[in-house]
Amino acid sequence: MPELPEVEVVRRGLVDHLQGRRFQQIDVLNPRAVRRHLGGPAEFSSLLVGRRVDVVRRRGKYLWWALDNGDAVLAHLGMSGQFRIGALPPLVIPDSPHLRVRLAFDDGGADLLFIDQRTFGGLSYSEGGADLPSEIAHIAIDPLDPTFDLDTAVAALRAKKTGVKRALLDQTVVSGIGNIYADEALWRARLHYERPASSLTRAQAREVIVAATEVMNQALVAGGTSFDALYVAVNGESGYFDRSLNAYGQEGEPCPRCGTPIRREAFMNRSSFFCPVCQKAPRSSR
DNA sequence: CAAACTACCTGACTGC
DNA sequence: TGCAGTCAGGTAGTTT
Repeated sequence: MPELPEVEVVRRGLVDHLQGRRFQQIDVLNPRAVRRHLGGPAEFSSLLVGRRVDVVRRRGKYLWWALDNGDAVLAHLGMSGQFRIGALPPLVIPDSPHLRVRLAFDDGGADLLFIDQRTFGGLSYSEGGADLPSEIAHIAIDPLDPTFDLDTAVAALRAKKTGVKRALLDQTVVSGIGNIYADEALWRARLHYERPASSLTRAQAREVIVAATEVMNQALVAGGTSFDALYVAVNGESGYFDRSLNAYGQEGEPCPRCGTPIRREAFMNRSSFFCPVCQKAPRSSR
């Protein structure tokens, strides 16, 4: 599932393949892919034709393409969204059954394809959004942003009246963290997912955010985490960070620190993986 | 106002 | 073999 490192891998691919190019034709094959654009698919397409992409930016799991008129295209991969570079003619690759949007350019080069099996992702047009789309103004600065401030994030985390994992997944506290890196950060910081965020010492809150930052940086170096074909870079390649996971997806495997089998518990309609010895549950949850 | 809950989606997999 | 049920899970919108 694309979290911050995976989205950053995609962003870098788009920097190479999208920046400086001008749209000639946009085909929305499934209107759900642009459902967040209130004007509808036809308007979305017409707004893009003739526009040039100046720069590809990211905050948390959101991407946006700053256009030459000060507007932007805002994109989210959801759970299964992919941007792929189409084959150059005369090569022909079979269309994915999940192809949602095809973007063609005036330079005759390869198309950009938005492919999304579960259709939770999508594109929209953001007026005046080149610097930061107003639609994502509520999303916190992510730990890979040069302006990220650790003390601000620590204060925001400790101010939440909920469990530490819920708070880590809250994109208005720290952005970019999803279920995989939340579990990995909690394992590294030896914290149980139900530990109240407000009960963390400043040092503990700092430790778990630093752990999240480190694990996401390491995943980025590895090209991201891929369990299946649902997450791939723009060239179709998979990342290999899944080999480095200590907790997530490791139910029954020995904790790399103490050897106790990793446990899985239901949490927020998904799963939490943790070491029951290294990450003791708080009294309140027992 | 903040926290919690739910809808949105498809395909792989499990159990009967 | 088939079919119902489960799971994966990020975000916006709704409810508490």
